[in-house]
Amino acid sequence: MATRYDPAGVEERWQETWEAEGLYAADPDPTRSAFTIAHPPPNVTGDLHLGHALQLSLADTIVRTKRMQGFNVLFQPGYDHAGISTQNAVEKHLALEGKTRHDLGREAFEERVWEWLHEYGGKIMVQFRRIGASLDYRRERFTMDEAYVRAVMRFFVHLWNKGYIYRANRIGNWCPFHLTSLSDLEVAHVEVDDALTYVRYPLVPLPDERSDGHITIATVRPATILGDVAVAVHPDDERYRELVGREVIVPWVERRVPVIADERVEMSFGTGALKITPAHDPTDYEIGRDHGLPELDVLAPDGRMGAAAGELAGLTQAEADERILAWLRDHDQLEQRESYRHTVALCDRCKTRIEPRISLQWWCSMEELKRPALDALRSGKVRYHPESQHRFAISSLEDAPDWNISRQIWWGHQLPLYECRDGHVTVQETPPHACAECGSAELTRSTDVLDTWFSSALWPFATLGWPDDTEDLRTFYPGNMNTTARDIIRLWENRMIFSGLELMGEIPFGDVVIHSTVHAPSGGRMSKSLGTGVNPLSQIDAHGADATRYGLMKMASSQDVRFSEGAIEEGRKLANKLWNVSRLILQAGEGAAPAERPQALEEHWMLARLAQSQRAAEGYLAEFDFSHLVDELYHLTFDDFCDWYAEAIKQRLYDGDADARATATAALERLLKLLHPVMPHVTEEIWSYLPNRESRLIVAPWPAAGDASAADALQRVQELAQMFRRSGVLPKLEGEERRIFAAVVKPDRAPARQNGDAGTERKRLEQEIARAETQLSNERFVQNAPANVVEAERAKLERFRRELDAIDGA
RNA sequence: GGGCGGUUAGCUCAGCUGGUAGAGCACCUGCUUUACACGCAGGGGGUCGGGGGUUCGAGCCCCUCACCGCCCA
Repeated sequence: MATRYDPAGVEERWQETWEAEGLYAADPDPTRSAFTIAHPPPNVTGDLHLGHALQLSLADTIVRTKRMQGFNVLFQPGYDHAGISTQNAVEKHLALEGKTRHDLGREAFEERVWEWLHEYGGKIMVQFRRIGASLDYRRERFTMDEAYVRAVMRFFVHLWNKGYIYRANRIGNWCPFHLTSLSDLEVAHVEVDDALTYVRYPLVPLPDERSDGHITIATVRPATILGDVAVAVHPDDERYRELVGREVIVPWVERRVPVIADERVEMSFGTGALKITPAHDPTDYEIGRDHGLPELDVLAPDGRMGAAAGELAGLTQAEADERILAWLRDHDQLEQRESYRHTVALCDRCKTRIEPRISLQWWCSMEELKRPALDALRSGKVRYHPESQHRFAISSLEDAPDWNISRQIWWGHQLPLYECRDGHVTVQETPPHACAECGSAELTRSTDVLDTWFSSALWPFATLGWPDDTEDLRTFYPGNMNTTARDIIRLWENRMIFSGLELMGEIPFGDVVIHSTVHAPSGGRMSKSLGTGVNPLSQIDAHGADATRYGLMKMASSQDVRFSEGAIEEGRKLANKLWNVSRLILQAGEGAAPAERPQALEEHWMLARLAQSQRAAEGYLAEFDFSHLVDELYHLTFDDFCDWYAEAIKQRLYDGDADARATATAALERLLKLLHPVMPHVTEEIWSYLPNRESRLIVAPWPAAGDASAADALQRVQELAQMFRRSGVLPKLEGEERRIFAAVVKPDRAPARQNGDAGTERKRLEQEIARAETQLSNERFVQNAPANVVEAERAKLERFRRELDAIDGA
């Protein structure tokens, strides 16, 4: 064993060994309880990022603990086809050849995607292995697998037959590049510098009025003026109250539209008067629907001006803006322009500006679906952690709008929906030969594909063979826990819950762990394009997978945390410390077989501390409190195991004390077991050096907690050691305490006084005594404070007096 | 505009139902002590964002102000 622990090589060797020996594998086994985590499937084209690394670390820590505790553990891996993201990657690739997907046509394009995936996809599972995630890689699933596609089709048909799926024209996110509707998650918001244009809309004069009145509105999108169907003001706005009910003339198109009152208008924005363009703005759309206004779409799907824009048709919006601004100047209706900073929505993949656009889409009604899921959440059958996220999950589901499940892209699950010439719709899993209504054989399949989340909602059971009734399904469903980031709650977690209840009649998991978001060291969001991302693989290369896991868990505490390489370095030091104390025990102990035969005080104490720490660790795991878990293990190792226990027994190991040697090996075994779920590689490596190792640590039985009653047995020695180190005053100790003190503190070796001295220590103690006396002489404190607090204060006073006596007596 | 979270040592963060402010890193001092300098021991450093209140006692509870972040609109 080298004097330094070097994770390079060691970690990969164990990763390969564990997998090759089938220790990650899960198979149905009626004799053991199952424990299942269906890990969130990453994007098939993606690379490992810090969020994945964090999720894997948390889940794998739970999984490894459960495996040692004897559960039949399934940690399910796989990939998501990630519709638009994958399509975009391939389209970019095509663009290098000067082609678009339309040049290829749908079938050839899909072929191309598959080819591309064979070449570039699936890299991330290699990276998952690299962090030591003990997923059953044999069971890798893909949401585009034939079997999985069948599950998706079954789900759609099921919802259709229950009457939950319908078609409607509504406003939503639209990507003019990909020509599809998008979910909110596929949209990114960025701040941009724009211009706010103030435009006069002439009032249509009343019969007895001169014609010089107008209303000025402010807009960032002059081109959409063509789609205006009203001007709205707030009902409480004194400035415009008398104009409500009048009409104005929309510039350029010279259309007469009403002035309406609506509370959704912000009085403080611009002039307080808002032009209403229902086809191109979500708020306007709502207002328009409530006021029965027409929806005039003046844009084409590609974001250029559409047919309804007349002579401007075919122009870009920027070109149309210029034309309209010129017109407004000519007609003296351009009041002013000012710079304006605001957030706009971009397609997350291609960075094209999102258009709010009315389109005909397929929707899934949430009314019935969400009801059992809400019951499961409210009753705590499914519980989100931390508690605040549980409340958020409930309210998200309560407010969940109907789900837009259709996308106008080519890569994904094509809707099993067939239309005949007469417009009858036939829905079935496999292509029908004839229209179910009129028998026509001329059927056209919907060109839409399903929202990617529609298929991922089935992940916890479609990966186990559903809709078939499989042994896997009976064994591993329902699962136990799921872990993900906050923003995925509505898109994925809640959908898995209602889908599981709907199709399986049972929740997919009982616990959902929402982990913190790790921000860039600078405080902002991690982003590849901003260059603020931290690559977990380079952390693994620099510090090891164990250290990276440790560090990430240390950061997995509060809601949001800045990335700190120091936390990972701390993990690296812990690995090295563990390695070296193991060297001591193995070398000085000369390979003694482990057996708990505690004779000396420090041995009873150490075993009790291990038991106490184990209980604490089990508690933290049960609460999914990973940062306190790793903190506990760190201090157990450094402070108790190394600084006290190892120092105290060292000489007895050298002296060949058989009981000390056997007990030390046994204590080390316990420590390795507690640390293994967090730092699997270094612990397995050390384990392999222990005598008579016929089995692996990864499947070693988790120890029974044991008796923790002697966990405070060294308290007195530790206190006096601290006093000695500060004051140089040798405490009067007898027997075992004296021996331990001598072994750990080595008073004869170290210079008696390093910094502290008796004088300053006496002064400190006198101050403490004075403080405690003042506190205890305060009658209101003694009367009002709980008895145990007062008692503790008295005990402290006594201790300070004892220590002062010790110094004075020296 | 709505919701959530935050503001504690130079940095990154802990602080349970209110009971003398902690860790790791960084810094300073001393140690080649036969497991480890990725180490050991010690030390300096905080009016716990500002102000007010409740209490014998407030980092923790209440009110208020300021600033920061995230999600949604």
